[in-house]
Amino acid sequence: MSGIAEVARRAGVSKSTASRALGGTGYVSDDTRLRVEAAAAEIGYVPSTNAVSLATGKTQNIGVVMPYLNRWFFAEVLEGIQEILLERGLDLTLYDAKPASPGRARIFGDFLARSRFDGLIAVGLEPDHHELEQLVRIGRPVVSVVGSGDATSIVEIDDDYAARRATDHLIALGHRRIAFLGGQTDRHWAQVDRRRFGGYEAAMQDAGLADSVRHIESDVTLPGGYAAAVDALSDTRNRCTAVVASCDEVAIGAIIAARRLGVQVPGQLSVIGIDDHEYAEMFSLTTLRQSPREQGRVAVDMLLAQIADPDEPRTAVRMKAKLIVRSSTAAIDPRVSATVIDGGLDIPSAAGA
Amino acid sequence: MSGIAEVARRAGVSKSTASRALGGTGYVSDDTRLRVEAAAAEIGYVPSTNAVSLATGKTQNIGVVMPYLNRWFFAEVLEGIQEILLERGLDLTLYDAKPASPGRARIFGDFLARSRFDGLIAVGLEPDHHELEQLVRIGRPVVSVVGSGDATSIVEIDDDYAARRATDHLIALGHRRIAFLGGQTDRHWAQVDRRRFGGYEAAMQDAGLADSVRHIESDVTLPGGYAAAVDALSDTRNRCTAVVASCDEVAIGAIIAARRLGVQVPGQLSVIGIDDHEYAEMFSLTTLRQSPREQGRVAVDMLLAQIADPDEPRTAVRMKAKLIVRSSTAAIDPRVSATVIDGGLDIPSAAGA
DNA sequence: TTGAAAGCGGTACCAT
DNA sequence: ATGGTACCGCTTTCAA
Repeated sequence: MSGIAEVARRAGVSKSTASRALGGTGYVSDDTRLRVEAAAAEIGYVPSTNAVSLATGKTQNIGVVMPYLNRWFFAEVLEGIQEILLERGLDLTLYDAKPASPGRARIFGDFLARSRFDGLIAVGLEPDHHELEQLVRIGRPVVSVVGSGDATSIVEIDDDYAARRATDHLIALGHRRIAFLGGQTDRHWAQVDRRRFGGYEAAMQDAGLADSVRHIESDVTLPGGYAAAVDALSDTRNRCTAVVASCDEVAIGAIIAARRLGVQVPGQLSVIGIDDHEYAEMFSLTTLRQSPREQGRVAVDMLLAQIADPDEPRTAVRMKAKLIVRSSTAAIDPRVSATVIDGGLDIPSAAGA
Repeated sequence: MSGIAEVARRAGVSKSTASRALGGTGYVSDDTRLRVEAAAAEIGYVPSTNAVSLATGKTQNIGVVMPYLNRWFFAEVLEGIQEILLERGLDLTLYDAKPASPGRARIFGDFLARSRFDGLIAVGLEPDHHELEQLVRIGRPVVSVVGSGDATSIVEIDDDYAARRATDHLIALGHRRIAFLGGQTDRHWAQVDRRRFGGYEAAMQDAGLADSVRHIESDVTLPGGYAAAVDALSDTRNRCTAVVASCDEVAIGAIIAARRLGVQVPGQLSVIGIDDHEYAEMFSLTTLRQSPREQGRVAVDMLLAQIADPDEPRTAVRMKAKLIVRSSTAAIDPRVSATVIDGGLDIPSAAGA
């Protein structure tokens, strides 16, 4: 219709010259270039991506696979990815691969195989052996955002560090009975949550609190955290004084539960999360901040680098979450009025007063 | 590499025959078909989508444009769309067109123009004149999920009805001082919220409560609803007894605010939303249920029908939200113990007892 | 600096 | 029922 041939005809040149003029490759006299550009503008020429892809082998499109679209972390990563891709003029094809769904099998079997993209970003996918194999087999660069991270490049936060830091914060505030809230041991326990639980456990051990380690299971969602917390907090006798939540959604659920039950936060219960969710501020949630959006952006950069140079070695970017102290956590001993800042504990002179 | 030519060679037939055998079009002897299929399986043949698209003019891909990815409604719609597309073997290219962002202009200008899809679904896009024009110009079928709905096919709920129903519910419970919470008059006021406000206003008028009409402005988000409600509820003297929120996120924000301020819900304040958000249950929120997921699915069906037959007339599907009564709403007069069911008000015999 | 022609990997029409 | 061939729209040698 309004192909490059038409542009060439109008500019009075050959297809090849038009292609060069438009693509910026090869020699074209300034004069010709101008004429071609004018002609292109005139008819509103837009190259057919399919034809370009077919001819060049590049799709100008990248694929994104993730198991959830509606959770904060994933939506944020997706927006980060989209943002950069938009700048670069690249398309984004989305695959929603819910764990254990029939659709997931099709995605790995058919959709990824036809590989309509130059590279793939897998977000929190946690693929099993078979899936990972299929992922690798497509022969395109893959970057994972959160993952097991051996077979592909990866960007994520240091979960162990984040959970340790969170736990240490509570310990420094004098808490001993600290529970970890989130994840299910029996059913599918996401690796992220397991790693975070591991960090919590390690911190407890290091503080000589191995005996106090306690895992309160819950869905890793806001209502999940709420339900589990309602349960756990109802047991007044055996209640913990602080909770490390596997993520902010769970933490917020716990705070809402505490409020409902009349348990003061942070007076009677300290709650700390990991994320710095968009709701964190409104709940005054102390948390370890990560930026999924940033992770998405970084993932794109890494992917594009690998696409540009397939020999580029695989990389792993592991960011450190930063402690953001708000007021969902407080010292357990009311006599100690402690102000905690990132990196340590500050006991103002009030302690002596 | 492992193209159809290779398959043909191995099966000892011509490219055309191989194409027919694989594509299911035209005559092929069962015998040959089997041989071709075997050959294809042997080398793991996957047709190049680009080549197919170029040859057929069909991309097997549909585009989705939406302004937010991280809000409940949008994420749900997206999942609904994805679900059906997956079944049909179609790809989904996502465009995140935030209002008034530089990216948005590029999407409309460049991305949509190159039109790498057979059809487009625009979710809550509310395009301006210029954008709408660009949308139409691409010459592909477009279906809107929520929209102004004149230029394209559309699927949405009847916002006017939903808001009226919500307001009527409160009126039936004896409330008079009912405020509408959500949306900003001065800044960009989304058409959805405006329509809902209109429904509220109409219901108030019909009940002779025109003088009580009150719009509490807020961001249409959970923290937005929270902030606005904290403000509004602090004015103890001039407080309303019930709130119609423009959506569940706002409603939930209001409930959280009320709890924080010690205002009993529903004792001192009734709150009703529109959505039936995934958090609605945990907040016992009375609301008008809509299913964005379903809307996404329907949109795909409509779009595919239009792609199959471009002469298909434009359609508008307008669903009715259904009242789900939980316990965030109650009769204002404690003497009237009313049970409200969808479609009317039921006053159990308790009234006479 | 420009043009002709050969693909890229399929589909589909027209003979056979 | 099968094969030959033109063509989808663009890029890219290779010659001129």
